[in-house]
Amino acid sequence: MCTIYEIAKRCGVSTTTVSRVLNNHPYVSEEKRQHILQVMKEMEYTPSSAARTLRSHQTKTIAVSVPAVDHPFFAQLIKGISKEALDQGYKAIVLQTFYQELVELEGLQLLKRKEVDGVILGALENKWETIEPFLANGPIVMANEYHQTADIPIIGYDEREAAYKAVDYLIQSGRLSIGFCFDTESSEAQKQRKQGYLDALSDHGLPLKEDWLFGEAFTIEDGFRLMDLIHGMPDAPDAIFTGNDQVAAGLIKQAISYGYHIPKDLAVIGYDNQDICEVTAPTITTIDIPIVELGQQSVKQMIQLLQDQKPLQREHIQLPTRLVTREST
Amino acid sequence: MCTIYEIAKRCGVSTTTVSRVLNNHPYVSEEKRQHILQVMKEMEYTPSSAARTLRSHQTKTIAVSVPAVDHPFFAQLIKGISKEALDQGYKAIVLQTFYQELVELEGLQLLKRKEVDGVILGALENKWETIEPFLANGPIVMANEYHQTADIPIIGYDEREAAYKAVDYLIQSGRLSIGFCFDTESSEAQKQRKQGYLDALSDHGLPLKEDWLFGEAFTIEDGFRLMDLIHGMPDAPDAIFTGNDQVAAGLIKQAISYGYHIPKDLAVIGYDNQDICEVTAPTITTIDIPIVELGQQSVKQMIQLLQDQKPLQREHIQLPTRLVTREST
DNA sequence: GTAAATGATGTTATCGATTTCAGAACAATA
DNA sequence: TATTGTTCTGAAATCGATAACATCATTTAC
Repeated sequence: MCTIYEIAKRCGVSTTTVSRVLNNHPYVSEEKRQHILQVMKEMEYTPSSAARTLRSHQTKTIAVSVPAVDHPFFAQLIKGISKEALDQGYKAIVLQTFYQELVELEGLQLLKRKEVDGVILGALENKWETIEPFLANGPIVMANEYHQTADIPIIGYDEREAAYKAVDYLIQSGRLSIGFCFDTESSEAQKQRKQGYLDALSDHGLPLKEDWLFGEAFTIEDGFRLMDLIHGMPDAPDAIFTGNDQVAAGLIKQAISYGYHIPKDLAVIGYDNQDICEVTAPTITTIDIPIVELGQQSVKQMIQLLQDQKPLQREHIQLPTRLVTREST
Repeated sequence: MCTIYEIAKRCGVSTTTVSRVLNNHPYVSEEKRQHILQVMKEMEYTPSSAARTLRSHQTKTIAVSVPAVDHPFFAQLIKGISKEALDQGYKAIVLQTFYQELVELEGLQLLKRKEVDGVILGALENKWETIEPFLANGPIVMANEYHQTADIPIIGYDEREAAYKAVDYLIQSGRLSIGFCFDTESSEAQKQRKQGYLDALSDHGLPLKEDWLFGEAFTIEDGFRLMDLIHGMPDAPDAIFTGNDQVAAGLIKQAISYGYHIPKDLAVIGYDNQDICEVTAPTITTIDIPIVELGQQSVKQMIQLLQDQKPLQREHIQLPTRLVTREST
């Protein structure tokens, strides 16, 4: 409620001296320091962050942009980011793009307005070329997304290898017709993942069938919808590698309602290793991703950039993934 | 990147005039207004929010405090809050308390430091008496929690009635021994919910059994744990009303692994109506809560307070809940 | 014993906007 | 013509902190 002036007046010193105490600068007599500290406590003085920001040009705030906060993957990502940020004395502002390019762009205005020190992109709605100019206003870090040339830290995992592992496993267990679900064509990460799928197929001499590629798969509902589609196909696949566990769960549920036996009639692999994998019947084989750690790493990178511990440059960090086999395969 | 001074200089006017244009004040000649607007666009001028905040004492930012962002309930709450806030030109800062009193208190410092205009509490870790003094620094709104006397807007739903509905339904379908899961004793909302459970029992002349009250139930894992417990009981209940869908899902999964038939051997009702209810086998009967709307309402209340459209006073808004019956009962 | 170094403190400008107040120009009214 | 009112504009103070610089007292060094 009160300002640095009041503390100064009450202590009979200048604001400079109070500021020095506040920032642990030397050259303040121990006697005065103690007195000032005492008065600050009595008055419940808390420095105004707006004033500090105006002088120092830093907000100690990081923005996180994600398509939807209630998608389990992004919820966990935010958990990691917000925890690590807080631990390091930063705050996290959450931006939901709802998968819309314009909203993402709008969020980046925060950088321009100097309301945040940096932005972590948990997804990429716009083309990187559209985002890039914002680098003039502050650092950007990409988490869970990928781009070939962007000169920023990119924290993710080897999508290609993860997908390869999953599809290879399906093939090893005797599946010959394998479908693939993804969310959007435009995402680089998804392209990598698809490449893993394709590589696994071709390494085993299996042909690609365009009909077995299913897009726009994000949620449980999408899983229902896709299963309806698959059920109606004359040459349905006998295994599906999905883009996330929600889709896998929906797929499985709907398949069972159609009388399928999982995994006999249809093997399903998820992605993310969410809690949901363990409560469905059958439980879901999936790829484990260290999501929380992904979020934390992103913040660490961001803070290093903010504190000039290293220059903004291309860097590609890949966290390890793991195939977790359960009953759906 | 550039300041109001540069715009002023380039246009040959004072900063006052530029500021007037910025804030749509009258008494600026159309000619100058257009010119200034033009130059602002050319220079990609964006006003510094720190400077504005310092002068105006408002941050256009709201803090949301929740125990964990990756719990589906809170993820959805944040979705609603963050969406509504953005729509109204506010930003949302996310604070995770991890169920710790101190972290919650730490978060409230944001109010003191004037980093946020107000705080929405999605849960309550501390006693209200501990929180109350912070009202001197800005408005607080409670969402999804309850307190008898707090003089602030409280947005929730009738926990007692919701629980009553669920338990009554179990009794109507012939269950006589009904267990109850809750998260923490300390929560007022949970107390109300428990009251609904008790009322339903006593209205039907059923006795309360202390053994059938299970605490610390938040997650799927907790569901597993509780089922282990129940399985070992000599007089196990034949129905359970859980505090959320995650616990219900865990409970059901574990019960089935023990060979139970659901709902014949054990009926289960969840709470929240999350997506997970539809992918388990059996699907889960639950209480539907308009969570996203809850978040939006909280923001609306908060903004009314911030814009002095009404005074900070006790107000209790209850959104409607609904029993959704599925296969687990 | 004087010069140089160092500790402690205050004065003042500054960050980038908003706002109060004063004043100029011009039109409308008495 | 004198007076009042309206529109437009800018100078300067302000929000609350920080930092460069100046000042003075006290040590230390030679």
